[in-house]
Amino acid sequence: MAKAMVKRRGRDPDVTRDKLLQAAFEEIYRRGFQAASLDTILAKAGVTKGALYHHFPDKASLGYAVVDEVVKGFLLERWGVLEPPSRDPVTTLQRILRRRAANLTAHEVELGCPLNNLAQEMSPLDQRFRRGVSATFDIWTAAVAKDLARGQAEGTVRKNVDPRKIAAFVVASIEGSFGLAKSAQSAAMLRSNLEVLRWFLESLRPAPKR
Amino acid sequence: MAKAMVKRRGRDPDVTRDKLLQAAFEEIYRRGFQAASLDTILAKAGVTKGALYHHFPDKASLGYAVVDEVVKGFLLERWGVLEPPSRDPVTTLQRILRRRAANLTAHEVELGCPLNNLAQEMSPLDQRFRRGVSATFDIWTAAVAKDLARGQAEGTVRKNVDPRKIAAFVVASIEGSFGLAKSAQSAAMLRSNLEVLRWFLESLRPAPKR
DNA sequence: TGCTATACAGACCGGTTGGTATGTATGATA
DNA sequence: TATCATACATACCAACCGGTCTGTATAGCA
Repeated sequence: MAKAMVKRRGRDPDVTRDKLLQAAFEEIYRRGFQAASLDTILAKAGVTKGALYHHFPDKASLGYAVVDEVVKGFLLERWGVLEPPSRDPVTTLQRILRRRAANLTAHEVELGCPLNNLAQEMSPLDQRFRRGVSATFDIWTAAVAKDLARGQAEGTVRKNVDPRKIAAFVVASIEGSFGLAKSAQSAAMLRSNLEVLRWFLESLRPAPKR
Repeated sequence: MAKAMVKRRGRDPDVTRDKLLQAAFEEIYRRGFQAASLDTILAKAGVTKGALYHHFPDKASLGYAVVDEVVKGFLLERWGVLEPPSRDPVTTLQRILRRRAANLTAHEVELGCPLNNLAQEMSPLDQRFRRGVSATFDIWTAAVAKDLARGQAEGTVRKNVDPRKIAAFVVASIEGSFGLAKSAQSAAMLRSNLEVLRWFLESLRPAPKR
């Protein structure tokens, strides 16, 4: 309550921290973590090295915070993990894929998925990075698997498939689609791949009774 | 012919070049291109900077050569792009996937697909890198698409699908599966994803006549 | 109104980077 | 055998890297 009234100018540590996280996210998103320059991040954030090393012990910790506090939310929000599902899971997933395909920006076709970028770059190099990234993927996958399992219980998803395996494959296909499209710099390819994935999802519906 | 008889020791430029390419490949595979240190590559190759800059004008050119002369062949050979297909394409693809799943090494689960690594890291940063990587993906995708089209002509693949779209999705799914497994450090997840992909391929067979 | 912890600013540092310049041993050719 | 391009080896460099250190303005508290 006392916090909301405060009107310090350029002296709020939370604001400074957020500016650092946001600037670091953008720089890491484009160049990767290792190639991300602290000086560039500081310039973009409009603060100095003193501020950075006041809030974070080192560069790696800044990266971990970017994963946990920026990329994670970014991803889960974009893929509808946070919103409660309606209807049957197949239709819900298809709708999310369609919405994402329709809302693609040139920026994200060029740069791909920030979580996947970090996964590929840092997984073999830094255990803590890997764990943070992997945990986020797990949340996403588990949410999809849970939906599919619910669909099986409600009779909207065929029962001879493993929800967790299907969910992992769906997430992998999405990330792979973004990755290939990023390499080809082609939004059309990305849309096409997501369309095939929607078609695959269709095959998860129960076989029509005969 | 004259070449085969030569027995210079440590003075064959082709051998030196190959050692540089191989050492660069390993270092780039693990650390990424940007973080790959020339000094480390030189130490691993057992040559000095003079040799490197005699064969390549700069670090980037070494990277391009690694893509064209090492990674490309590595990938196409591993995924059966070079060998002529037998039987129907669905069975052929399933067999390749099964073989790859059976022959996974801890090394490649840890480090993922070298081509995909470079794609994700370098695509937004270097056009020439992107083109080289993308061209290799295209060769792979085109080969799969051609097989599927042939299957359609021979009646082993259902005709209401676009071979190129399916092929792109298959490649994307494979790369995504490797990427997720790399993040999770889980060969089991990779095998599971490839298994789901094999199941997806099954749905490409023509519907049984009624 | 002093006092102290917080929240920075900015100069500075050793190490590493990709790249260059120079020197030299080798092998083919004339 | 003399010549000369090739194929390196090695010393060296400026730029940049992440990180540290010291100084200082501010804000809450006694």
